[in-house]
Amino acid sequence: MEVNCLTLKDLINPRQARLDFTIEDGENAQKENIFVDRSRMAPKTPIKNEPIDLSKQKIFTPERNPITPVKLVDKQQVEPWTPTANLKMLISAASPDIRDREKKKGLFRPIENKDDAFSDSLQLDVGDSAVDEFEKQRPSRKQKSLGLLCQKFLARYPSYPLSTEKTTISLDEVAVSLGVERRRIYDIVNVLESLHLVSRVAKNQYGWHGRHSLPKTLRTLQRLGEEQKYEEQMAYLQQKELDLMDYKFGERRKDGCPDSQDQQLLDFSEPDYPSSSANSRKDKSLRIMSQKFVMLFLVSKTKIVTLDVAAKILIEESQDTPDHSKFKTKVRRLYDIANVLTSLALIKKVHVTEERGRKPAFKWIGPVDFSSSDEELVDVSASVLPELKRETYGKIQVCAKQRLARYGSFNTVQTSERIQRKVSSEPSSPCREQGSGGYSLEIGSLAAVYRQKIEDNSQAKAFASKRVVPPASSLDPVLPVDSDYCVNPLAHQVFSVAQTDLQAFSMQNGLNGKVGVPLTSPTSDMESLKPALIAGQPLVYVPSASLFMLYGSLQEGLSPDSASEIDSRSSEVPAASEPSFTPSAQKRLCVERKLQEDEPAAKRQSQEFEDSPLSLVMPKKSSGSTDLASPKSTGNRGSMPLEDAHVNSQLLVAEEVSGKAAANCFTSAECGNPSKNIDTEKPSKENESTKEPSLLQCLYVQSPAGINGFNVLLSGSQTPHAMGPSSGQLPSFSVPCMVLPSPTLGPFSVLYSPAMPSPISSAPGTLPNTVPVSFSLPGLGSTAHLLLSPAAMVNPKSSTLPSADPQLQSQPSLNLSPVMSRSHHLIQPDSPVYMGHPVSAVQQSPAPVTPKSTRRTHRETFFKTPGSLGDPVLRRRERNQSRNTSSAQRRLEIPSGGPD
DNA sequence: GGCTCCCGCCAAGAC
DNA sequence: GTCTTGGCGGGAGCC
Repeated sequence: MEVNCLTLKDLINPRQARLDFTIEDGENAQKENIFVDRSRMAPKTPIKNEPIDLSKQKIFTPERNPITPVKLVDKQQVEPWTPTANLKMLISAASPDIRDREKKKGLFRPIENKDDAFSDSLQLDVGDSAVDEFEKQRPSRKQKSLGLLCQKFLARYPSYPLSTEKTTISLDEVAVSLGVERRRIYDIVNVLESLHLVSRVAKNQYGWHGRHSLPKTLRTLQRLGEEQKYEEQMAYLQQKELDLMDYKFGERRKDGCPDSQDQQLLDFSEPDYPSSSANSRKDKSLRIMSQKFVMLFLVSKTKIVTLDVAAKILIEESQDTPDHSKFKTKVRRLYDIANVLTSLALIKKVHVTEERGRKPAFKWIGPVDFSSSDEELVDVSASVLPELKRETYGKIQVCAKQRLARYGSFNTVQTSERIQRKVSSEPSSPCREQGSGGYSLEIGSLAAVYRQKIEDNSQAKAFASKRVVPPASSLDPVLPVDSDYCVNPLAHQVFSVAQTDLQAFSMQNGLNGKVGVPLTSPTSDMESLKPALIAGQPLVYVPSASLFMLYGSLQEGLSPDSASEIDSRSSEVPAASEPSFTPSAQKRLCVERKLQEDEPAAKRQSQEFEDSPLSLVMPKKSSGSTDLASPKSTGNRGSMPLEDAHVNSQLLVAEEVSGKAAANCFTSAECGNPSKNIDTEKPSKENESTKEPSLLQCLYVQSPAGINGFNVLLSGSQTPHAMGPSSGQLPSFSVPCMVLPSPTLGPFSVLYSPAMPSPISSAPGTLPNTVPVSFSLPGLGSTAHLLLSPAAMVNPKSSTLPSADPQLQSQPSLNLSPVMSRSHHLIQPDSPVYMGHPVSAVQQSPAPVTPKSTRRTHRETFFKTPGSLGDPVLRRRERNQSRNTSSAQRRLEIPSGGPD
């Protein structure tokens, strides 16, 4: 009795607890949960326990012992432990190991609980009576639910971590801090991992990615779900109203569920999963189950999925015998998953009333329009092709270095270091020896500030709601990719935001990102630090050194080799390239993890760090960009079906990478692989050119002063002389657009260069590039005009590198395809902008003179200046962008070795 | 009484 | 062999 009293007391009052008893209590504590743990902590960590004691002692004075032994005793007597609890206690007492383990856990629990208001309230709000106190201290079932646990878990990490953040989750640590067994953490991380919110980096270690890639993941799952015809299956099951008892696996098939469909499911689940056995442990993993569960929601028109239907489908897929036991087990698991998804605010509990009564169900309340969500922009996701990255990375790095050497710095130190490392590791790089780098934190710091500001004002999804819902087709995985990828870390970190913002504006105006959308006036507020997006005015970026940025939608940045490799990879090793989007749904979903697992944790981590600055930003596509893009991008890249998300993703990535590379390389002809032949890429570009004008390659030169000082020289290859410094004065690049230092130019009119000789643009499909387009830039001043080069605008595809510079053209790294693919949909040939009509749109964003360029520009090439950006939306987008970037960065797995 | 789902055993899998 | 991971189902709590 005495012992029991002490034990209870120990649980309730840490201070009074004695170690001897504490050990024993520990067992109980663990089993009964957190509240018990605190008591354990008391002895060793008085400070931590303090709060607990105080709260518990609401009715007790500090001087007094929080809990009187008598009351405790009474309580125990009155409120005996449950059989389970008693058993646990006995076990604990009998097992030193268990005690130790429990004790250990208990030591850490206070840490978590201390800050956990919920927990505190639950555990600390003690009633007037000892009995009540005791009862209250015992967390209720709900309080211990996986959902709440998941919320606590999620609360530990930012939903949208900054790109610079690399959060590692230690399962042990989390379990201890949350006061639960690690087993519970597995349940959570498995579900989170299924959505790519986390990824396993090592044993007991997970990396936190946040929700950056969630839209993309959901989109993929939706696609996979559609491929698996889950909707049909659900409809079938619902129609049949098969209940648990009536469910007959074999009968279903006979009843009309097409064999092919079933087979498809089997195929889906078997080969693609890590385990070849459909019934293998992994095939039944919560992760996969979670993905399938989510798929059901995503493909469901009602967005409501009943557990029984979900369970049946899962059982069928797993090839398990559809007995009651299996069904029950599945339902349990689904509850587990549902709890986590609910914590993520993706679903909510509902009930579906059917003939046989009310059935538990969940309704999807998460994003539906993934393609238009902010996050989508952000995240290129982990599924970025490792190989591609390897290949292109080095090239990009080389170019980046060159650019850095020429222009000074605009990259963060981290990036610079990375670049240097990469470059140094790339012996064959022609650019390798050029430039060293004077890197500056200036921009990076600004970017960080911006991101932080945005972060503080987190409303990640607010923007999404403002967007125009793209066509269903837009869900196509192929999304426009920001070109900020690694070459210019700053660019991707900062510019991407601007791009996103512009896009957002465009979409808000129902233009779906087409050029010519009037931008909202820059709100010059405190956020003036960012580049202001002024309606009717060009977007201006102010590089730290008054430099330039380019932007371009160079197509086919990849060298033929690269392209071919990509294609081959897509077809040959899709999983490796993009786990999440492999043709096989299951495989797609699992590959990523598998790949990660295959790699040594250390290596993976190192890569992540290495890659962190590199991020593929997938600008959310503007309307339907994917659909249109798919054909184009895929056309010459490979036989992969457009629908194949995997392929598309790869292509996008490749394009993006190449595009960025191109952008960065424009300044140096030497960068890139001279052997590359632009012509090789023309075929694919031709189609694009016809549809999209695009590629706007614009360099922005801006004076620090801001937009007023904005000077843009387009068609650099053409006639820079007309507007300002000779081409020689400017960095030469094959891109039709040039950026001139504003100081040198002063207000000037941008003259449209009618016929920019574009060797590549000769493609049949290309739009006439002879139409000069003149844009006035009111925002810039009456004198300001943008002169567009037809070539640049017209033939994105062929325009790999309009530049006359052979070197540039040859550079494999110059690839504008990403832009093109996007711009497809975005810009129509008949578009006013495209046609070269004077467009107010142009005015809106100087950078993007052409529709394509406009998009591109805002997405990728914005330099943020401390003064320019004010719109909250922009800020938010920026933040999102940065998040995306970070997310993408994490996922990029680029071998330290660099490209071959 | 049925629904939920916590809990932890214990085996598969990884190292 | 040890440790990690997670499938699984008993059974308690909740409605």
